[in-house]
Amino acid sequence: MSLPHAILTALLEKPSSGLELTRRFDRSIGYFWSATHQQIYRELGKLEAEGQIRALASEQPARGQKKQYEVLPTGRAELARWTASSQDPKPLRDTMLLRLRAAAVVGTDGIETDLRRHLVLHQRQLAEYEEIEKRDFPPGRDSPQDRLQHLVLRAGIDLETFWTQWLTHAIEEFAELS
Amino acid sequence: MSLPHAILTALLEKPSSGLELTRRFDRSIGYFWSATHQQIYRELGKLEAEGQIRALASEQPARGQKKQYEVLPTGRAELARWTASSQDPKPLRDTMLLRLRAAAVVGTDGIETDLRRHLVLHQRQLAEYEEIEKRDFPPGRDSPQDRLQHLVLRAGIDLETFWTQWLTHAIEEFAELS
DNA sequence: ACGACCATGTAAACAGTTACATGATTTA
DNA sequence: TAAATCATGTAACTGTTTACATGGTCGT
Repeated sequence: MSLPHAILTALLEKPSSGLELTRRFDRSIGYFWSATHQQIYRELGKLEAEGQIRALASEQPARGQKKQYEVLPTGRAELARWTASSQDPKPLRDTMLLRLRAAAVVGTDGIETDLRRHLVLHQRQLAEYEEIEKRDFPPGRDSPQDRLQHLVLRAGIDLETFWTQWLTHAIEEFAELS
Repeated sequence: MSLPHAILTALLEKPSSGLELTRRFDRSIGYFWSATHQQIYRELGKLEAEGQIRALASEQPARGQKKQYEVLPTGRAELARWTASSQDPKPLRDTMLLRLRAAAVVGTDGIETDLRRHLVLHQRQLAEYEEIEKRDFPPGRDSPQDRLQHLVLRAGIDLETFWTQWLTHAIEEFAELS
């Protein structure tokens, strides 16, 4: 039940059409809650039917026409309720860790290549986050909004840092094993 | 497509019945790939139909009777293939980060309580992992199997360490904001 | 023999992914 | 005017979660 709330947040930050939302999910929001355009259109339809958002006037809803959506008071209230509600952390689900555990039983052939590939991907993501930090959070600016958003970005940076370190360590272990 | 492989791994480590598997998923495997008993029974049925596992003889398959499953050569081969195959890391999906981003727009009321609650849960999980490390990986033992499994446990420990640190930092920020 | 729990399962709802369809606008 | 791509959508499939059902075993 998080996709509608991700969309409400994005629309409150800035009213958008379906495609604009899709683009923004590819960039910022998607860094911790990804969604495809199909999911987004479906959810926009539901949210509109429920009266949480509405299409801005002046646009005819023909196919291939942009529709801009904005959040209604009901939607904002629902988002506030959800944000403040108590929710349990989801247990971790990670395929690479599962594969390593499997490798302990069926052998490590072939997995080292993918560890190296993942390392490169995580290093790339880390570099991207650090670029964003330099660009959007220069020292000095610290409105409450800035600090909250910076906190979220820090989580992304620290997570990618963890993965690069762990993968580096894992690859070293493999070098010693063989 | 990871649940069947998680089950194959668990069954290779030790042939088990559905309920035993469920218990083991609650403990070790579930730390990075959780599953409910419904998922497990359904998947066991599929894997048996595909000839990747079989019920050990000497058990009549009546309702309420334990059925022990073991992995067949086909299943082991499939697991080895999957383990070695190239797979992209799944993008992060984290509700707490999403909620913080929403809080930047609709206000932070109520979320701090849940940050503190999550901190306690992550500290508890971290303590559990460190207990397991002390018990199962004393210094000295280092067969290839041990090293791989220890590597996986290290990932769990480092991830929980990250969360406790990040949450602590987040709570400090909130203290300064208000 | 009754209640608690063990063990296996079914059904339905919900969420996410992949593949495809269709009209509108831009550009060569 | 044809091709590319923009923008919105549908359909089918896969995977996950939640709620419920059913028979067996064990302790009192």
